[in-house]
Amino acid sequence: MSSPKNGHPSSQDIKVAVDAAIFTVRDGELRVLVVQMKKAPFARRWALPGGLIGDRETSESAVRRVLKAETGVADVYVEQLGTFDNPERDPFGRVVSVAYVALMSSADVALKTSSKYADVRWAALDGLKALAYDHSGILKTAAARVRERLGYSNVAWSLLPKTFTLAGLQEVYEAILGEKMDKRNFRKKIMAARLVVSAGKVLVGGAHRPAELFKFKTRNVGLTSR
Amino acid sequence: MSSPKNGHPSSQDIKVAVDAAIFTVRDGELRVLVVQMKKAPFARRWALPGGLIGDRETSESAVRRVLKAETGVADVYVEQLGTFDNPERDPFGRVVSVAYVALMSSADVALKTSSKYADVRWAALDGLKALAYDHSGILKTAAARVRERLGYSNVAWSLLPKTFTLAGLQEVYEAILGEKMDKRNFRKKIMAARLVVSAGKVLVGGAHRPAELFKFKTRNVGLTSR
DNA sequence: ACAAAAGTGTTGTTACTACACCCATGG
DNA sequence: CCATGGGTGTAGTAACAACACTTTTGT
Repeated sequence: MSSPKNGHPSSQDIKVAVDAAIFTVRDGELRVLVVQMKKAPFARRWALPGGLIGDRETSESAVRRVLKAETGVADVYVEQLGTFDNPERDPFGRVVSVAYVALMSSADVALKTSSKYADVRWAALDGLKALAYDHSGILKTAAARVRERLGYSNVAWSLLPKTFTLAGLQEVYEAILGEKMDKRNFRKKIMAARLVVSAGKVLVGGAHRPAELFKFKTRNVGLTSR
Repeated sequence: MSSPKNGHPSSQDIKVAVDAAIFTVRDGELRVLVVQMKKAPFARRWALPGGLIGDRETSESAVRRVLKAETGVADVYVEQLGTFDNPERDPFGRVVSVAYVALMSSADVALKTSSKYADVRWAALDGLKALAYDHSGILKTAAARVRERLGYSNVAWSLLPKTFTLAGLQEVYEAILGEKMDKRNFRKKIMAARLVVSAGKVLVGGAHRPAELFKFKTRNVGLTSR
Protein backbone atom coordinates (compact mmCIF):
# COMPACT_ATOMS: atom_id res chain seq x y z
CA MET A 1 0.00 0.00 0.00
CA SER A 2 1.05 3.58 -0.33
CA SER A 3 0.77 4.60 3.25
CA PRO A 4 0.39 3.27 6.71
CA LYS A 5 -3.04 3.50 8.18
CA ASN A 6 -3.18 6.87 9.79
CA GLY A 7 -0.91 9.70 8.93
CA HIS A 8 2.65 8.99 7.93
CA PRO A 9 5.57 8.47 10.21
CA SER A 10 7.58 11.64 9.83
CA SER A 11 10.74 9.59 10.19
CA GLN A 12 11.41 9.26 6.49
CA ASP A 13 13.77 11.89 5.14
CA ILE A 14 13.97 11.55 1.38
CA LYS A 15 13.72 14.15 -1.36
CA VAL A 16 12.18 13.50 -4.74
CA ALA A 17 13.69 14.95 -7.89
CA VAL A 18 13.37 14.59 -11.63
CA ASP A 19 16.13 14.29 -14.19
CA ALA A 20 15.58 14.69 -17.90
CA ALA A 21 17.44 13.11 -20.78
CA ILE A 22 16.40 15.51 -23.54
CA PHE A 23 17.36 14.26 -26.96
CA THR A 24 17.50 15.90 -30.32
CA VAL A 25 19.03 15.12 -33.69
CA ARG A 26 21.65 17.58 -34.86
CA ASP A 27 24.31 17.28 -37.53
CA GLY A 28 23.11 13.81 -38.28
CA GLU A 29 23.59 12.42 -34.82
CA LEU A 30 21.65 11.89 -31.64
CA ARG A 31 22.51 14.45 -29.01
CA VAL A 32 21.49 15.02 -25.45
CA LEU A 33 21.11 18.24 -23.54
CA VAL A 34 23.64 18.50 -20.74
CA VAL A 35 24.28 21.24 -18.23
CA GLN A 36 27.50 22.14 -16.51
CA MET A 37 27.49 22.23 -12.73
CA LYS A 38 28.79 25.18 -10.75
CA LYS A 39 29.34 23.91 -7.23
CA ALA A 40 31.54 21.28 -5.61
CA PRO A 41 31.82 18.37 -5.63
CA PHE A 42 30.57 18.46 -9.21
CA ALA A 43 31.96 21.83 -10.31
CA ARG A 44 32.53 21.88 -14.08
CA ARG A 45 31.09 18.38 -14.42
CA TRP A 46 28.29 17.82 -16.90
CA ALA A 47 24.93 16.48 -15.83
CA LEU A 48 21.38 16.03 -17.02
CA PRO A 49 19.11 18.93 -16.11
CA GLY A 50 16.65 18.35 -13.32
CA GLY A 51 15.37 19.56 -10.02
CA LEU A 52 13.25 18.77 -7.01
CA ILE A 53 9.56 18.37 -7.58
CA GLY A 54 7.08 20.64 -5.87
CA ASP A 55 4.78 19.47 -3.11
CA ARG A 56 1.71 19.76 -5.28
CA GLU A 57 3.20 18.93 -8.63
CA THR A 58 3.52 15.66 -10.50
CA SER A 59 6.94 14.57 -11.65
CA GLU A 60 5.81 14.96 -15.24
CA SER A 61 4.86 18.59 -14.75
CA ALA A 62 8.17 19.12 -12.97
CA VAL A 63 9.97 17.79 -16.04
CA ARG A 64 7.98 20.03 -18.33
CA ARG A 65 8.88 22.94 -16.10
CA VAL A 66 12.58 22.06 -16.37
CA LEU A 67 12.28 21.61 -20.11
CA LYS A 68 10.67 24.97 -20.52
CA ALA A 69 13.32 26.59 -18.35
CA GLU A 70 16.26 25.12 -20.22
CA THR A 71 14.96 25.25 -23.75
CA GLY A 72 11.84 27.37 -23.86
CA VAL A 73 10.09 24.57 -25.71
CA ALA A 74 6.84 23.12 -24.42
CA ASP A 75 5.27 20.80 -26.97
CA VAL A 76 7.55 17.79 -26.83
CA TYR A 77 7.40 14.09 -26.31
CA VAL A 78 7.99 13.15 -22.69
CA GLU A 79 8.03 9.65 -21.26
CA GLN A 80 8.86 8.34 -17.83
CA LEU A 81 11.99 6.21 -17.89
CA GLY A 82 12.28 4.89 -14.36
CA THR A 83 13.23 5.80 -10.85
CA PHE A 84 16.81 5.78 -9.66
CA ASP A 85 17.23 5.50 -5.97
CA ASN A 86 20.63 4.31 -4.97
CA PRO A 87 21.07 5.85 -1.50
CA GLU A 88 24.55 7.01 -2.46
CA ARG A 89 23.62 8.63 -5.73
CA ASP A 90 23.56 12.15 -4.35
CA PRO A 91 26.31 13.31 -1.97
CA PHE A 92 24.06 16.05 -0.56
CA GLY A 93 21.54 13.71 0.95
CA ARG A 94 19.00 11.06 0.08
CA VAL A 95 17.33 11.96 -3.19
CA VAL A 96 15.43 9.58 -5.39
CA SER A 97 15.15 10.69 -8.96
CA VAL A 98 12.36 9.98 -11.38
CA ALA A 99 14.06 10.06 -14.76
CA TYR A 100 12.34 11.10 -17.98
CA VAL A 101 13.15 10.92 -21.65
CA ALA A 102 12.18 13.80 -23.93
CA LEU A 103 12.57 14.34 -27.64
CA MET A 104 12.55 17.69 -29.40
CA SER A 105 13.53 19.41 -32.57
CA SER A 106 16.65 21.43 -31.91
CA ALA A 107 15.84 23.75 -34.81
CA ASP A 108 13.55 26.02 -32.86
CA VAL A 109 15.59 26.03 -29.67
CA ALA A 110 18.08 28.66 -28.64
CA LEU A 111 19.72 27.29 -25.54
CA LYS A 112 19.99 29.95 -22.90
CA THR A 113 22.46 29.40 -20.12
CA SER A 114 20.49 30.10 -17.00
CA SER A 115 22.22 31.39 -13.92
CA LYS A 116 21.61 27.98 -12.45
CA TYR A 117 24.28 26.34 -14.58
CA ALA A 118 27.71 27.29 -15.88
CA ASP A 119 26.88 26.14 -19.39
CA VAL A 120 24.34 24.22 -21.47
CA ARG A 121 24.87 22.30 -24.69
CA TRP A 122 23.76 19.56 -27.01
CA ALA A 123 26.35 16.83 -26.60
CA ALA A 124 26.96 13.79 -28.75
CA LEU A 125 26.60 10.59 -26.76
CA ASP A 126 30.05 9.21 -27.36
CA GLY A 127 32.84 11.41 -26.20
CA LEU A 128 30.80 12.34 -23.17
CA LYS A 129 32.80 11.80 -20.02
CA ALA A 130 31.38 10.58 -16.74
CA LEU A 131 28.44 12.75 -15.77
CA ALA A 132 27.64 13.97 -12.26
CA TYR A 133 25.58 11.85 -9.89
CA ASP A 134 24.43 8.59 -11.53
CA HIS A 135 23.55 10.42 -14.71
CA SER A 136 25.80 8.35 -16.93
CA GLY A 137 23.71 5.31 -16.07
CA ILE A 138 20.46 7.18 -16.56
CA LEU A 139 21.63 8.42 -19.93
CA LYS A 140 22.57 4.96 -21.08
CA THR A 141 19.16 3.59 -20.15
CA ALA A 142 17.49 6.59 -21.74
CA ALA A 143 19.26 6.17 -25.07
CA ALA A 144 18.28 2.52 -25.16
CA ARG A 145 14.67 3.48 -24.51
CA VAL A 146 14.63 5.98 -27.35
CA ARG A 147 15.98 3.43 -29.80
CA GLU A 148 13.46 0.89 -28.62
CA ARG A 149 10.52 3.28 -28.93
CA LEU A 150 11.47 4.49 -32.35
CA GLY A 151 10.63 1.27 -34.10
CA TYR A 152 7.15 0.89 -32.75
CA SER A 153 5.82 4.41 -32.55
CA ASN A 154 5.67 7.81 -34.09
CA VAL A 155 7.78 9.50 -31.42
CA ALA A 156 9.85 11.01 -34.20
CA TRP A 157 7.15 13.66 -34.65
CA SER A 158 8.68 15.82 -31.96
CA LEU A 159 12.03 15.77 -33.72
CA LEU A 160 10.67 17.07 -37.01
CA PRO A 161 8.85 20.11 -38.32
CA LYS A 162 5.14 19.74 -39.10
CA THR A 163 5.86 18.60 -42.64
CA PHE A 164 8.94 16.75 -43.70
CA THR A 165 10.32 14.62 -46.50
CA LEU A 166 10.79 10.90 -46.21
CA ALA A 167 14.51 11.43 -46.67
CA GLY A 168 14.44 13.78 -43.67
CA LEU A 169 12.59 11.23 -41.62
CA GLN A 170 15.06 8.56 -42.60
CA GLU A 171 17.96 10.77 -41.51
CA VAL A 172 16.39 11.03 -38.07
CA TYR A 173 16.00 7.29 -37.83
CA GLU A 174 19.56 6.73 -38.95
CA ALA A 175 20.89 9.26 -36.45
CA ILE A 176 19.05 7.65 -33.57
CA LEU A 177 19.73 4.06 -34.46
CA GLY A 178 23.25 4.82 -35.58
CA GLU A 179 23.05 2.85 -38.79
CA LYS A 180 22.33 3.40 -42.45
CA MET A 181 19.11 2.03 -43.85
CA ASP A 182 17.97 1.08 -47.31
CA LYS A 183 15.85 3.82 -48.83
CA ARG A 184 13.28 1.56 -50.46
CA ASN A 185 12.82 -0.67 -47.46
CA PHE A 186 12.56 2.32 -45.17
CA ARG A 187 9.82 3.90 -47.25
CA LYS A 188 7.92 0.64 -47.44
CA LYS A 189 8.08 0.21 -43.69
CA ILE A 190 6.97 3.76 -42.97
CA MET A 191 4.09 3.49 -45.40
CA ALA A 192 3.04 0.12 -44.04
CA ALA A 193 2.97 1.57 -40.52
CA ARG A 194 0.42 4.17 -41.73
CA LEU A 195 1.60 6.76 -39.25
CA VAL A 196 2.35 9.23 -42.00
CA VAL A 197 0.34 10.75 -44.82
CA SER A 198 1.12 13.06 -47.74
CA ALA A 199 0.82 16.76 -46.99
CA GLY A 200 -0.05 17.33 -50.64
CA LYS A 201 2.87 19.66 -51.20
CA VAL A 202 6.44 19.41 -52.32
CA LEU A 203 9.60 20.86 -50.93
CA VAL A 204 10.78 23.70 -53.17
CA GLY A 205 14.19 25.28 -53.20
CA GLY A 206 16.17 22.12 -53.43
CA ALA A 207 18.52 22.38 -56.36
CA HIS A 208 17.01 19.20 -57.71
CA ARG A 209 13.88 17.19 -57.99
CA PRO A 210 11.39 18.42 -55.37
CA ALA A 211 10.51 15.95 -52.62
CA GLU A 212 7.00 15.18 -51.52
CA LEU A 213 6.15 16.47 -48.06
CA PHE A 214 4.49 14.28 -45.45
CA LYS A 215 2.96 14.80 -42.06
CA PHE A 216 2.14 12.51 -39.19
CA LYS A 217 -1.48 11.48 -39.01
CA THR A 218 -1.42 12.28 -35.33
CA ARG A 219 1.02 13.93 -33.00
CA ASN A 220 -0.25 11.83 -30.16
CA VAL A 221 2.14 9.04 -29.56
CA GLY A 222 0.73 5.94 -31.12
CA LEU A 223 2.40 2.65 -30.53
CA THR A 224 2.00 0.55 -33.61
CA SER A 225 0.56 -2.66 -32.24
CA ARG A 226 2.75 -5.18 -30.43
CA MET B 1 20.14 17.43 -11.88
CA SER B 2 19.12 15.61 -8.76
CA SER B 3 19.70 18.37 -6.28
CA PRO B 4 20.22 22.07 -5.95
CA LYS B 5 23.73 23.19 -5.40
CA ASN B 6 24.30 23.10 -1.68
CA GLY B 7 22.20 21.06 0.66
CA HIS B 8 18.56 20.59 -0.12
CA PRO B 9 15.79 22.99 0.67
CA SER B 10 13.96 21.37 3.53
CA SER B 11 10.73 22.72 2.11
CA GLN B 12 9.77 19.58 0.21
CA ASP B 13 7.45 17.31 2.14
CA ILE B 14 6.95 14.12 0.17
CA LYS B 15 7.10 10.49 1.26
CA VAL B 16 8.33 7.68 -0.96
CA ALA B 17 6.65 4.30 -0.95
CA VAL B 18 6.65 1.12 -2.96
CA ASP B 19 3.68 -0.90 -4.14
CA ALA B 20 3.94 -4.42 -5.50
CA ALA B 21 1.78 -6.17 -8.04
CA ILE B 22 2.69 -9.76 -7.22
CA PHE B 23 1.40 -12.20 -9.78
CA THR B 24 1.03 -15.93 -9.82
CA VAL B 25 -0.81 -18.49 -11.90
CA ARG B 26 -3.42 -20.47 -10.04
CA ASP B 27 -6.32 -22.59 -11.28
CA GLY B 28 -5.33 -21.76 -14.82
CA GLU B 29 -5.56 -18.01 -14.47
CA LEU B 30 -3.38 -15.07 -13.66
CA ARG B 31 -3.90 -13.82 -10.14
CA VAL B 32 -2.56 -10.97 -8.11
CA LEU B 33 -1.87 -10.74 -4.41
CA VAL B 34 -4.16 -8.23 -2.74
CA VAL B 35 -4.46 -7.21 0.88
CA GLN B 36 -7.49 -5.91 2.69
CA MET B 37 -7.17 -2.57 4.44
CA LYS B 38 -8.17 -2.08 8.05
CA LYS B 39 -8.51 1.67 8.54
CA ALA B 40 -10.71 4.41 7.08
CA PRO B 41 -11.11 5.73 4.51
CA PHE B 42 -10.15 2.43 2.89
CA ALA B 43 -11.47 0.00 5.50
CA ARG B 44 -12.34 -3.34 3.92
CA ARG B 45 -11.09 -2.16 0.53
CA TRP B 46 -8.52 -4.25 -1.27
CA ALA B 47 -5.13 -2.88 -2.25
CA LEU B 48 -1.71 -3.93 -3.45
CA PRO B 49 0.76 -4.54 -0.65
CA GLY B 50 3.43 -1.92 -0.12
CA GLY B 51 5.01 0.43 2.35
CA LEU B 52 7.34 3.35 2.82
CA ILE B 53 10.95 2.85 1.91
CA GLY B 54 13.66 3.23 4.52
CA ASP B 55 16.12 6.10 4.50
CA ARG B 56 19.01 3.88 3.56
CA GLU B 57 17.21 1.34 1.45
CA THR B 58 16.59 1.16 -2.27
CA SER B 59 13.03 0.77 -3.49
CA GLU B 60 13.90 -2.67 -4.82
CA SER B 61 15.07 -3.90 -1.46
CA ALA B 62 11.93 -2.39 0.07
CA VAL B 63 9.83 -4.43 -2.35
CA ARG B 64 11.73 -7.59 -1.53
CA ARG B 65 11.15 -6.88 2.13
CA VAL B 66 7.40 -6.51 1.52
CA LEU B 67 7.36 -9.66 -0.59
CA LYS B 68 9.09 -11.63 2.12
CA ALA B 69 6.71 -10.28 4.74
CA GLU B 70 3.55 -11.13 2.81
CA THR B 71 4.55 -14.42 1.25
CA GLY B 72 7.75 -15.64 2.86
CA VAL B 73 9.23 -16.11 -0.58
CA ALA B 74 12.50 -14.49 -1.56
CA ASP B 75 13.75 -15.82 -4.89
CA VAL B 76 11.35 -14.21 -7.33
CA TYR B 77 11.38 -12.09 -10.40
CA VAL B 78 11.04 -8.39 -9.58
CA GLU B 79 10.95 -5.54 -12.07
CA GLN B 80 10.35 -1.84 -11.64
CA LEU B 81 7.11 -0.78 -13.33
CA GLY B 82 7.05 2.97 -12.89
CA THR B 83 6.43 5.74 -10.45
CA PHE B 84 2.96 7.00 -9.66
CA ASP B 85 2.83 10.45 -8.22
CA ASN B 86 -0.54 12.05 -8.59
CA PRO B 87 -0.63 14.46 -5.63
CA GLU B 88 -4.13 13.28 -4.76
CA ARG B 89 -3.39 9.57 -4.86
CA ASP B 90 -3.06 9.24 -1.09
CA PRO B 91 -5.54 10.98 1.20
CA PHE B 92 -3.07 10.90 4.08
CA GLY B 93 -0.53 13.13 2.48
CA ARG B 94 1.81 13.43 -0.45
CA VAL B 95 3.25 10.02 -1.23
CA VAL B 96 4.86 9.03 -4.48
CA SER B 97 4.90 5.34 -5.11
CA VAL B 98 7.45 3.36 -7.03
CA ALA B 99 5.49 0.38 -8.33
CA TYR B 100 6.99 -3.03 -8.98
CA VAL B 101 5.88 -6.19 -10.71
CA ALA B 102 6.78 -9.57 -9.24
CA LEU B 103 6.12 -13.11 -10.37
CA MET B 104 6.12 -16.18 -8.18
CA SER B 105 4.96 -19.73 -7.99
CA SER B 106 1.99 -19.87 -5.65
CA ALA B 107 2.64 -23.55 -4.94
CA ASP B 108 5.22 -22.95 -2.25
CA VAL B 109 3.46 -20.00 -0.65
CA ALA B 110 1.21 -20.12 2.35
CA LEU B 111 -0.25 -16.65 2.63
CA LYS B 112 -0.17 -15.47 6.19
CA THR B 113 -2.43 -12.64 7.15
CA SER B 114 -0.17 -10.27 9.00
CA SER B 115 -1.58 -8.00 11.67
CA LYS B 116 -1.03 -5.18 9.22
CA TYR B 117 -3.95 -6.22 7.02
CA ALA B 118 -7.41 -7.64 7.55
CA ASP B 119 -6.93 -10.30 4.89
CA VAL B 120 -4.65 -11.43 2.08
CA ARG B 121 -5.52 -13.37 -1.02
CA TRP B 122 -4.74 -14.29 -4.59
CA ALA B 123 -7.43 -12.54 -6.65
CA ALA B 124 -8.35 -13.05 -10.27
CA LEU B 125 -7.96 -9.86 -12.25
CA ASP B 126 -11.49 -9.58 -13.48
CA GLY B 127 -14.11 -9.40 -10.80
CA LEU B 128 -11.76 -7.25 -8.77
CA LYS B 129 -13.54 -4.08 -7.69
CA ALA B 130 -11.90 -0.69 -7.42
CA LEU B 131 -8.79 -0.95 -5.28
CA ALA B 132 -7.66 1.58 -2.69
CA TYR B 133 -5.49 4.55 -3.69
CA ASP B 134 -4.64 4.48 -7.39
CA HIS B 135 -3.93 0.78 -7.26
CA SER B 136 -6.46 -0.15 -9.92
CA GLY B 137 -4.44 1.86 -12.41
CA ILE B 138 -1.16 0.42 -11.22
CA LEU B 139 -2.55 -3.08 -11.52
CA LYS B 140 -3.74 -2.52 -15.05
CA THR B 141 -0.32 -1.25 -16.11
CA ALA B 142 1.35 -4.10 -14.28
CA ALA B 143 -0.71 -6.78 -16.00
CA ALA B 144 0.10 -5.27 -19.38
CA ARG B 145 3.78 -5.32 -18.50
CA VAL B 146 3.72 -8.98 -17.53
CA ARG B 147 2.07 -9.93 -20.81
CA GLU B 148 4.56 -7.86 -22.74
CA ARG B 149 7.56 -9.39 -20.96
CA LEU B 150 6.40 -12.95 -21.33
CA GLY B 151 7.01 -13.11 -25.05
CA TYR B 152 10.58 -11.90 -24.99
CA SER B 153 12.02 -13.42 -21.88
CA ASN B 154 12.16 -16.36 -19.56
CA VAL B 155 10.36 -14.61 -16.71
CA ALA B 156 8.12 -17.65 -16.45
CA TRP B 157 10.87 -19.39 -14.47
CA SER B 158 9.66 -17.85 -11.27
CA LEU B 159 6.17 -19.21 -11.85
CA LEU B 160 7.26 -22.82 -12.23
CA PRO B 161 9.04 -25.49 -10.23
CA LYS B 162 12.64 -26.29 -11.17
CA THR B 163 11.55 -28.88 -13.70
CA PHE B 164 8.32 -28.79 -15.64
CA THR B 165 6.63 -30.23 -18.69
CA LEU B 166 6.07 -28.26 -21.85
CA ALA B 167 2.34 -28.66 -21.32
CA GLY B 168 2.75 -27.06 -17.91
CA LEU B 169 4.72 -24.20 -19.37
CA GLN B 170 2.08 -23.70 -22.02
CA GLU B 171 -0.63 -23.53 -19.37
CA VAL B 172 1.26 -20.70 -17.70
CA TYR B 173 1.53 -18.81 -20.96
CA GLU B 174 -2.14 -19.35 -21.70
CA ALA B 175 -3.15 -18.18 -18.24
CA ILE B 176 -1.13 -15.01 -18.51
CA LEU B 177 -2.02 -14.14 -22.06
CA GLY B 178 -5.59 -15.27 -21.63
CA GLU B 179 -5.73 -17.22 -24.85
CA LYS B 180 -5.31 -20.78 -26.05
CA MET B 181 -2.28 -21.61 -28.13
CA ASP B 182 -1.48 -24.31 -30.61
CA LYS B 183 0.59 -27.04 -29.00
CA ARG B 184 2.91 -27.64 -31.93
CA ASN B 185 3.59 -23.97 -32.58
CA PHE B 186 4.15 -23.34 -28.91
CA ARG B 187 6.73 -26.09 -28.64
CA LYS B 188 8.50 -24.91 -31.74
CA LYS B 189 8.67 -21.37 -30.43
CA ILE B 190 9.95 -22.42 -27.02
CA MET B 191 12.60 -24.65 -28.54
CA ALA B 192 13.66 -21.97 -31.00
CA ALA B 193 14.08 -19.50 -28.13
CA ARG B 194 16.60 -21.91 -26.55
CA LEU B 195 15.73 -20.81 -23.03
CA VAL B 196 14.82 -24.32 -22.01
CA VAL B 197 16.60 -27.64 -22.04
CA SER B 198 15.62 -31.23 -21.24
CA ALA B 199 16.08 -32.25 -17.63
CA GLY B 200 16.61 -35.84 -18.82
CA LYS B 201 13.73 -37.18 -16.79
CA VAL B 202 10.07 -37.84 -17.28
CA LEU B 203 7.07 -37.02 -15.19
CA VAL B 204 5.80 -40.22 -13.59
CA GLY B 205 2.46 -40.78 -11.96
CA GLY B 206 0.33 -39.41 -14.72
CA ALA B 207 -2.31 -41.97 -15.64
CA HIS B 208 -1.01 -41.82 -19.17
CA ARG B 209 2.00 -41.34 -21.33
CA PRO B 210 4.81 -39.75 -19.24
CA ALA B 211 5.92 -36.28 -20.27
CA GLU B 212 9.50 -35.19 -20.67
CA LEU B 213 10.69 -32.74 -18.02
CA PHE B 214 12.51 -29.55 -18.91
CA LYS B 215 14.35 -26.85 -17.02
CA PHE B 216 15.38 -23.30 -17.84
CA LYS B 217 18.97 -22.90 -18.91
CA THR B 218 19.26 -19.96 -16.59
CA ARG B 219 17.13 -18.43 -13.91
CA ASN B 220 18.55 -15.04 -14.62
CA VAL B 221 16.13 -13.09 -16.64
CA GLY B 222 17.28 -13.17 -20.19
CA LEU B 223 15.51 -11.08 -22.75
CA THR B 224 15.59 -12.94 -26.02
CA SER B 225 17.05 -10.34 -28.33
CA ARG B 226 14.94 -7.42 -29.60
C1' DA C 1 -8.80 -52.55 -25.74
C1' DC C 2 -9.62 -48.08 -24.48
C1' DA C 3 -9.00 -43.54 -22.42
C1' DA C 4 -5.96 -39.80 -21.92
C1' DA C 5 -2.30 -36.83 -22.57
C1' DA C 6 2.37 -36.66 -25.20
C1' DG C 7 4.52 -35.85 -29.14
C1' DT C 8 5.43 -34.60 -34.05
C1' DG C 9 5.61 -31.87 -39.88
C1' DT C 10 3.91 -29.52 -43.65
C1' DT C 11 1.94 -25.73 -46.04
C1' DG C 12 0.60 -20.98 -46.79
C1' DT C 13 1.17 -16.22 -45.55
C1' DT C 14 3.47 -12.34 -44.09
C1' DA C 15 7.45 -9.47 -42.77
C1' DC C 16 12.05 -8.36 -43.76
C1' DT C 17 16.49 -8.05 -46.51
C1' DA C 18 19.25 -7.17 -50.43
C1' DC C 19 19.77 -4.89 -54.47
C1' DA C 20 19.88 -0.94 -59.29
C1' DC C 21 17.79 2.02 -62.22
C1' DC C 22 14.89 5.97 -64.08
C1' DC C 23 12.82 10.68 -62.84
C1' DA C 24 12.36 15.61 -62.12
C1' DT C 25 14.43 19.69 -61.30
C1' DG C 26 18.03 23.80 -61.11
C1' DG C 27 21.91 25.55 -62.87
C1' DC D 1 23.00 18.41 -70.70
C1' DC D 2 24.58 17.26 -66.40
C1' DA D 3 24.64 16.94 -61.44
C1' DT D 4 21.84 15.93 -57.64
C1' DG D 5 18.77 13.89 -54.74
C1' DG D 6 13.75 11.74 -55.37
C1' DG D 7 11.36 7.91 -56.24
C1' DT D 8 10.21 2.96 -57.42
C1' DG D 9 9.86 -3.18 -57.66
C1' DT D 10 11.27 -7.89 -57.26
C1' DA D 11 13.12 -12.09 -55.46
C1' DG D 12 14.84 -14.79 -51.62
C1' DT D 13 14.53 -15.85 -46.76
C1' DA D 14 12.81 -16.21 -42.07
C1' DA D 15 9.11 -16.02 -38.69
C1' DC D 16 4.53 -17.23 -37.69
C1' DA D 17 -0.28 -19.43 -38.11
C1' DA D 18 -3.25 -23.12 -39.22
C1' DC D 19 -4.11 -27.75 -39.05
C1' DA D 20 -4.67 -33.93 -37.50
C1' DC D 21 -2.76 -38.03 -36.52
C1' DT D 22 0.32 -41.50 -34.08
C1' DT D 23 2.59 -42.87 -29.60
C1' DT D 24 2.91 -44.25 -24.96
C1' DT D 25 1.28 -45.32 -20.80
C1' DG D 26 -2.29 -46.91 -16.88
C1' DT D 27 -6.38 -49.15 -16.04
